[in-house]
Amino acid sequence: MESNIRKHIETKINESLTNDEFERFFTVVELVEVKKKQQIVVEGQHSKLLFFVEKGTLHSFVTDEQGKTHTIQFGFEGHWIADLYSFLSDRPAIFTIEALEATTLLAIKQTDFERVCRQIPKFEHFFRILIQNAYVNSQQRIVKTFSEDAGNRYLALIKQQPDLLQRVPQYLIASYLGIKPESLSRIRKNYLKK
Amino acid sequence: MESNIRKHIETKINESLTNDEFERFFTVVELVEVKKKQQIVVEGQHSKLLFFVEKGTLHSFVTDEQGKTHTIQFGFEGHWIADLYSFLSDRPAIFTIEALEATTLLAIKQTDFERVCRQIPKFEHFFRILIQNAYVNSQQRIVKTFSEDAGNRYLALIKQQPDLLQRVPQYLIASYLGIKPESLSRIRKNYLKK
DNA sequence: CGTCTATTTGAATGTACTCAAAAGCGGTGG
DNA sequence: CCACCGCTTTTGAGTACATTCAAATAGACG
Repeated sequence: MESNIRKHIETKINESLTNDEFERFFTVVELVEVKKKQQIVVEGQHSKLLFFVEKGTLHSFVTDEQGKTHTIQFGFEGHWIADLYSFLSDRPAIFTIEALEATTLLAIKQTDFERVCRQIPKFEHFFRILIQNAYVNSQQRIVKTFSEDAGNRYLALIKQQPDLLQRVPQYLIASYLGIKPESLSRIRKNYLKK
Repeated sequence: MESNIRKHIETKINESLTNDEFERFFTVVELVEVKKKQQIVVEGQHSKLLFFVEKGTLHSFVTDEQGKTHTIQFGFEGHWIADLYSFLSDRPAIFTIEALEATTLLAIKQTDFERVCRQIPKFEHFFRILIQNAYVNSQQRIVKTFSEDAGNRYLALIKQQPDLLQRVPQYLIASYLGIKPESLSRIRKNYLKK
């Protein structure tokens, strides 16, 4: 089985891995196959796994006191996904991660990842970039939420990721944008008029 | 001049530093004094400094296309503040950091920080926890923005930080909550009735 | 085909916004 | 010490955007 994870890491850190470096990393990686609707992380339960999406789609979300769910992020091929809070601390996960279709993942245990980071500085570096990007994106999302109305946020989103609508149901996109499915439907209707 | 930065780091990593470890770190730290309204990081300009707030108050914000500013975070005594994006990458800062009053900071250059991290694993660990917490808080803020109305977000904020109103102007709190000053004023008026 | 789920549409409601003006507050200089 | 100025906060009236609740339509899958 051939993975494209090596290229992904090399692209992120902007340098190549030696075969030895990659092998040492790859031996601690485990292949995981999940079906649609299966949950790989469950809010409230500990999760010491970091996932790389080989193929398929997932989403992470929280459920609020009124039982409404809020999408935190989508995970597509070539993305990393985890509850980093639980992964990095020793606390229960703060959100749930669920497959939207049959999905193939590579899973890395936190202890193995720590070891690899210590042994191979490039992985430490890689991990920093991973969190850094996630953090910056998260801050940008807050700013966009405050500075743009839902219509503009939607346009920006499909501009940045035009295939999103083909890949995830519309009501999840609404949830990601922080609005109701009905509102997104109306936004799209108005948008088509122009 | 005595700093409380040592205690802060030890608390975060939940173990003590040896005198040697702390000394090695403290020698690369520089004391910075800024006046009210002075900017220590400017959006669009590179910034390779990480700041620890000894005394005083700052806020970080972005200015959108319509010229409106959006508060990203406040920095009080014992907080760390920086444009981590610019600090960790080699790109211009994505926001501005400005003192709200006369403020005393400790500044660490990125290169020194890297070196200290490499030499003293506890600092690497500390830094990870720092970003991790920032990232998790950022995600939680998104979820709260989507799941709670402005009134509840305000109540949660002053419950968590009751002295906030005494420390920063109300219009900045409004900006942090993602609403207009007029709206926060009305929210507070309604709140007093109950 | 029928069932289940997702999306669209409608009408009424609510929350926050805009624009405008008034009131409050704090600091400075006469 | 008080009057004035600039900035923050409050208040008012009208508006915009998104929500709620309900129902109709469309799509997907067995």
